[in-house]
Amino acid sequence: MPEYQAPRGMNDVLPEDEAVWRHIRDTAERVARLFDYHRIETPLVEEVGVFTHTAGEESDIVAKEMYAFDDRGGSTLALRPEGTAGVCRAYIEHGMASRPQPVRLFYFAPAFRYDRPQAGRYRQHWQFGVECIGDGSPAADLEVIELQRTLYEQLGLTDLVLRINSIGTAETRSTYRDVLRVHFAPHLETLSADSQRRYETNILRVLDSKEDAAHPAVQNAPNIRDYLSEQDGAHFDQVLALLDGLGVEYEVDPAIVRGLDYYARTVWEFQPRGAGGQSTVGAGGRYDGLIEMLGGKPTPGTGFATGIERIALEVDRTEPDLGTTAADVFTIPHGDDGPAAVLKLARELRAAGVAVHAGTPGRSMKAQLRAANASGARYAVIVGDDEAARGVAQLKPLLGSGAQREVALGEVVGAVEG
RNA sequence: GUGGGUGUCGCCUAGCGGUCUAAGGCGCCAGGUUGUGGCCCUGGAGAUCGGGGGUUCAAAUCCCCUCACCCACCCCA
Repeated sequence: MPEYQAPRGMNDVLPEDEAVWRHIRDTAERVARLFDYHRIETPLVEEVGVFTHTAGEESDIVAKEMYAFDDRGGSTLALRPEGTAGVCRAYIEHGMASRPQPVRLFYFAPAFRYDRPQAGRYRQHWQFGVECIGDGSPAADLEVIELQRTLYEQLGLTDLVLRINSIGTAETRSTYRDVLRVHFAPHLETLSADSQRRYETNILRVLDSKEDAAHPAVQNAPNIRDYLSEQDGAHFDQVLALLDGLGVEYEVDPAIVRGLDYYARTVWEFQPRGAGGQSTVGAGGRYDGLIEMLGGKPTPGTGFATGIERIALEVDRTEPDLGTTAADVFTIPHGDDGPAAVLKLARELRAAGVAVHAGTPGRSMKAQLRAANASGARYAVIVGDDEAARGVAQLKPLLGSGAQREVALGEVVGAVEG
């Protein structure tokens, strides 16, 4: 075993994986452009308050999963555990409130969470996310959901189910939590240990308990929809109506409650049909209070983030052949004078936009041709002493059954392109 | 963070107390005469069996600890 390994829960993306990653990244950026979203890159680290004040001190990603540290100047920084807070910080810092609203942004960046790794759950994982800031309407939620749905569709992930809910505002949730406490109090002793713990820490999650799913108190629990304010209820109804109008399938799922404080009103997840666990491919929600938490003026926002590794797991299954990259030309320098001539030829080819894989001098012709063949290049270009002296090259097609022919050095570019 | 499974050359796998000075396939390197590939043949390099400790006359094979991955929970991307 090597002395050093990648840190736990963090992975290398190797050249052979890169084809899938590039496909996902290119597709995501293309779809973002179709919706006129613009790329933003924020620092990998932020002052820790950016996350603690928005996600909430009690949230899992802050309380137990955040990589926080003091830098040499005494500032407490944190590796970003999610993308939204940093983007909103940038929105405020750069006065984006004075741009035409809403501001539409996307990012493709790594996030860090110190939790126990599993397939599809990593301490460093990559997210593609979009934020639509400055539009509080249900239409903005729909735009973001539609962007997300389009992305999955274009990636060939068709068997996903959209689960959606409304969790109201912070106030309605507070009220609802009180209602739940009163509701569950008499049943506390018959609930599982997990639920008893959640009763104290995050009572909304009692509703999501797998152990107690059949418990009468869970089944008869009050529905948060009954506690939404009139405006929140109307907002959610409009979101659902817009989804219906677009013909997007969804399930209203009261179990989706979101662990971050900044969420408000609409929240949703996309999951592979019939799967749970670490399989949520992407999730989003509205965060109307977030900008204010960061010291900005009250500004609505909505967005989603999707996990690249999790998409890659699905893409691997549905679309195994994404093609490999190969150079156009594989050079075979031979003899004493071949290498110098080949170097010059390679420069001309590259200047013309032809990708050249440089062969290794000093190996036998057979070894070099085997390598050329294995590389997948379309042509081998052989230059030995004889060719160098006469100013020619042997141009050998590798893919078909075409015959090798001799070409003047100056005409190789044309021959290869033609 | 809790419980469980797995861990043998770069990759996949055999071996499961002595015959292992650890075997095979893929891949890699070199050859199959003199400068020519894709198939085939031959040879070579490459692993102290995740790491450490212990039991035993003897351990890849048993026990303990540890690390990593995987599964369930938790939580989510």
